[in-house]
Amino acid sequence: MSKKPADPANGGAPTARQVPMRDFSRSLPMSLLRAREAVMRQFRPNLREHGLTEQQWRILRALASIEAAEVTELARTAFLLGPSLSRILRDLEARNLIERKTAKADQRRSMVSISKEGVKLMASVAPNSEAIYAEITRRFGARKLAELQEMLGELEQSLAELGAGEEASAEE
Amino acid sequence: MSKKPADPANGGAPTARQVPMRDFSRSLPMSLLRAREAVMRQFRPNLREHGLTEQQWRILRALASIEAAEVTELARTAFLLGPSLSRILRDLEARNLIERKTAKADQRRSMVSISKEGVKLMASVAPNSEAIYAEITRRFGARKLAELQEMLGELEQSLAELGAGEEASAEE
DNA sequence: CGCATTCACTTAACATGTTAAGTATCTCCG
DNA sequence: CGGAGATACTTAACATGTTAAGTGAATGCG
Repeated sequence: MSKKPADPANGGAPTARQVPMRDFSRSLPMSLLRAREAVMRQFRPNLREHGLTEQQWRILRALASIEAAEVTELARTAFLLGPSLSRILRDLEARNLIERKTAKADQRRSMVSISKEGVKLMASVAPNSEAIYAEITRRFGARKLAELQEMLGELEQSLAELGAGEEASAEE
Repeated sequence: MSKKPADPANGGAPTARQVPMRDFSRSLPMSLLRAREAVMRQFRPNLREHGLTEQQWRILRALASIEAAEVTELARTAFLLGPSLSRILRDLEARNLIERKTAKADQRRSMVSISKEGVKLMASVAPNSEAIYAEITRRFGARKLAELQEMLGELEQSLAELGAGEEASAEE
């Protein structure tokens, strides 16, 4: 019952375990984070060569497929929070990659659309991006990839109903 | 061949598809991002109540299980980039949650370890965190969860060999 | 109509992600 | 021994994540 568990008699690899928890590296959040990083690592160089970040690219892709959208809708589609989107749209507009105009019926809303320049830029990025995606699919296997996406969707569903946390305790 | 594709004769639901790409919302990066967000949404409130961010919590957990580590090793374990870790360690040290001392053999390295206060804080966060994880496991299914983690690991493996991008073009 | 609410964003403030530089050490070879 | 190169971090700079507050415009109701 010594107070210093760092006793060398313990062995080579030190293992403290001062608080009981499941193995850190095998937690679901970490698995998801590492997997996503492994995937994005493949795409970032290509985007970077065209002066785009991952999020900017998400916005352009979203816009290219829906023609025009309100900011809130775009946030949902590109899976970005309002404040992030607000900043990015400001920058993309300054670079003339998107266009914005307030809706006539409701002055609060603004309709965002991709510009011709934006389309041109996308066209120069998309082929390489598609090629990378194809390579990933080839390596991992198309079948398995589909299965994985299916499971990820189910996971999302399982937790969607659980709401935004709080299970029976905190009420601020 | 009109120059304005926003022709109303197009129909109600606008679908531009100005650049050919696979469906945005079904891309692997998006699936992984959404799944991870769904999971983290469950944990954040609990961490927040204790004044911890997700990354700070990762560091404490990593330290609690390995007793002491160099910064680089810790970065690998907690899956954080050096600069992020550097900042966070500075803050955690100021809050007396961790301790740091330069290694005697190599002045460049510094050994980081969790403090008693850090252990105490972890002990107050861990139970709730474990309960949330258990609930997630229950909802999604322990079997499926294991399968998912297995696939995520395989995906990571598949791409690890692919290195950090570059396939036959850019060489800066 | 008048005004409290709600809505759709935008700003602000702080923390991290990401890449490039900077600093102090340490290694190693000549 | 001495200086070039490698190491282990740390800083810097810019972009996004995250929560809270602010702003202007619609809505609803008495």
